[in-house]
Amino acid sequence: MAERVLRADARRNRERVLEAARRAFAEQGYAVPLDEIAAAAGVGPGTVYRHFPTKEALFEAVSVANVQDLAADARSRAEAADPGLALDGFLDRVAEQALAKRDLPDAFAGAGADAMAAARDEMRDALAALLGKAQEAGAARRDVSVTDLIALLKGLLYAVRTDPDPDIRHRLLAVVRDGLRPKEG
Amino acid sequence: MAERVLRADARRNRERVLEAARRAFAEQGYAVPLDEIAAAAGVGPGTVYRHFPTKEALFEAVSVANVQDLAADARSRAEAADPGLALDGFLDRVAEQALAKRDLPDAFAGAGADAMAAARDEMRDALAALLGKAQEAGAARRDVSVTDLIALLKGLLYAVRTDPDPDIRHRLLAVVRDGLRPKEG
DNA sequence: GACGATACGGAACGCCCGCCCCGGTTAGCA
DNA sequence: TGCTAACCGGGGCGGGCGTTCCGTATCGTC
Repeated sequence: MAERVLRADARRNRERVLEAARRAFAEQGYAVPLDEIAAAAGVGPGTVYRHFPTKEALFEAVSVANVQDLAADARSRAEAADPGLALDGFLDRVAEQALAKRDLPDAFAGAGADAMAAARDEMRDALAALLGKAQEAGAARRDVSVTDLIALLKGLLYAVRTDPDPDIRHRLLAVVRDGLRPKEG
Repeated sequence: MAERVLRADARRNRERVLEAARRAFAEQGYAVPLDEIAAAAGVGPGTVYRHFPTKEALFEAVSVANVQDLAADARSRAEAADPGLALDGFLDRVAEQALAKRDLPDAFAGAGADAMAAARDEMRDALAALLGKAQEAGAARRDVSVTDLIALLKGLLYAVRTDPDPDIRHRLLAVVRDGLRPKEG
């Protein structure tokens, strides 16, 4: 891993491509043609391929960034005073993102390469902390695991994405939130 | 709408194509090549196009059938003695189907033609009955609508589909089920 | 300011897949 | 059993998209 130094224009273009891809994937999902991403970045398709060996690699780079963002958010919320509220807030944030990011569910599903696996682990850890504290505080039932929570998030993302009405979103969140509460007794 | 009478072999082939499409879409989603469906049906691609003007039309025919099946199930459960259990049972059934039917979420999402709209309405009515009875019986919170329930089902389908572990499925169901219960108070 | 290395752009290639067409076959009827 | 209309099969066309290639432009250095 020699980490060759990029020329200034190369680095700039790489950034533009990433930004354009982020936007394009978020709006249209993986189906967006690569040429369109290139055009949006003000760049030829060839340039995209210089920086990312394949379309999937580009998508993965974007996905990793998205998941990392979410993980960072979860991490910071885990510090909050009220773990129950923190968990709720995180759910809210996830649902909100779903509107803008058609690709997020796919990002979670990505079986792919090392970087993605690392991001997934990062996410798992952050969620484990968040969920664990909520459970200790009696704000979340103990029979759900981090894996369950991730599955729940994926479903939430998908549901919100296909039904963008904010009222529905709030009600879905309410159901999930209450479903995560411990049963009394 | 003259409803021309089909020759015996034509009717048989139509049925084969539908069955093959049902299976293929269920296993691989909409992305499955049409030639593959034709091959599975023991038929040439041309024959598929004689019966369905386009690939999307074929998919829609399959989706309508799926939604109708589900609606029929919901309708019959609405008659049950315990509305709460009936609703739970239906959720369970939906989650179970998700494993075998990758295309179901898309089916719900289908904005398309008349037949689909009709099937959707059928589904709405059936769910309205099921949910309404559960609410009257105090087994479901009153602040969720049929639309919310459908969104929930879509999410559930997606989540279960991408994480086929039966244990996770049961836990997700538990969360959703408990989330649908009325809050005590 | 000139030179080599690096990066760029976009035309072109090949593949996949939805869809059409036509020569051959089969069903239904008298 | 023979005739006609309906139907079948699969080869082939066309467009879209991922990917590659190479002549040209730009960067960074001496």
